[in-house]
Amino acid sequence: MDTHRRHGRDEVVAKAAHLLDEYGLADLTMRRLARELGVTPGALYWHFADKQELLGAVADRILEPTCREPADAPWAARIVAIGSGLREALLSSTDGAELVSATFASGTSQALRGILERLVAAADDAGFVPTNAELAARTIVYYVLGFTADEQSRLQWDAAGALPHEQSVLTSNPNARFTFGLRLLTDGMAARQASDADDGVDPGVAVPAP
Amino acid sequence: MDTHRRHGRDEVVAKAAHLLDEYGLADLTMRRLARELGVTPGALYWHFADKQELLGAVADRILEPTCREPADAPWAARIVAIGSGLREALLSSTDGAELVSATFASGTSQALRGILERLVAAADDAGFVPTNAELAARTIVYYVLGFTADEQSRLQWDAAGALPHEQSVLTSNPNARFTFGLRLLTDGMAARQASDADDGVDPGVAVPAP
DNA sequence: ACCTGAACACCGTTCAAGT
DNA sequence: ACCTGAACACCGTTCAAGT
Repeated sequence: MDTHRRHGRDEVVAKAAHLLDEYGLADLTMRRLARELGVTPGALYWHFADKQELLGAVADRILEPTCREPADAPWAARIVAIGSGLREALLSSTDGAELVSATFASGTSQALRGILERLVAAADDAGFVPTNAELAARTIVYYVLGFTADEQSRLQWDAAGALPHEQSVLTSNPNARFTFGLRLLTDGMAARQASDADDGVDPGVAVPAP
Repeated sequence: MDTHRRHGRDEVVAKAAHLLDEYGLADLTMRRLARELGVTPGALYWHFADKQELLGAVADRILEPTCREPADAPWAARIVAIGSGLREALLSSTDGAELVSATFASGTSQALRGILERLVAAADDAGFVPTNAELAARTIVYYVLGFTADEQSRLQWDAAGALPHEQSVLTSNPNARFTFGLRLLTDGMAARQASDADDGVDPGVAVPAP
């Protein structure tokens, strides 16, 4: 509903983020965004190659608050902190988890790559060999995205008035539930370190003979 | 490309599954499905309330092979078996993981609920209190869906000719990579059982005074 | 029991041309 | 540097009416 014409890229992303938060991912369309900016749909393609790129930029904006966190503290605490920070960022916007999951698949969010790197660093400090550190870090991300997307869809479903007055065990106490799963993963990492973790996964191809 | 007219629901789902496998989720549209059946788009709404319901039915068809597995064996082995079976089913169809993830969110797949139940039973056998068994089971599902969606998108990206000849560490050895993450979770469950698992998560609401 | 016809209200993307 | 106009090729869904 703006009526002036020219916009910078950041302005466009900000409006998109606002639309997402107000109306949800399904209503974040190129045409609607254009209309809300007082502009023709084609104009958006001067700023972004396609919708994926726009969504990636919105994801980065949502994840921005997670971008500075302390790098001291033991590795397990760091993983819990990064995971919790990610979840909070996702919950801060309508359909945030769904949006970021989509951009994770398409690799268009730079911020999410940053988060992965910090998780890899933590797994590294846990003593994992690089291959396994990467695997452990991705496992954390799969969990956080899955849990939070689930949580958020229930929240919205629920705010829309469903669920009988007995609140399901699945919507109460989300923080504790979230932490439980995260701890499952960090405990698993610790257990693995206590035994055979430094082996890495089997290299599926033969190594050259010496 | 069928030219005859009337179809039963199963026939429609079968054609949808075939379309999915052949052209991917993005090309599985109601209109295209109708065209391929030699029918008008509106006809599909006699069989399904909406597209979600159709997708749920397709998901169930994909997950059908995972529906009978042995219920003996220790809990950790059962979890690994269920998780691996789920992954295999997802990989058996183009965009299978993406489809099932979407229907998981919308709760329209009955088969996925069945898989969850069997994971809950395994977690139960591991000695978890019901609340935590449910949490652990869902964590497994988040992981399997996340990992496999990621794996599958790389596979397709890659079959389409990208990735320089140095095959990324992320596409080689997927079985071992998958099992690594799964073991991280079962190890975590075992570690938790060895300590404080029977407490359940903190009940976020006050219990009535006795 | 299953389908048609026709409409309604939309999509993402491209691109010559304008300022 | 940023936008318009206009088109192209689509979507999901509804519903009276037909067989």
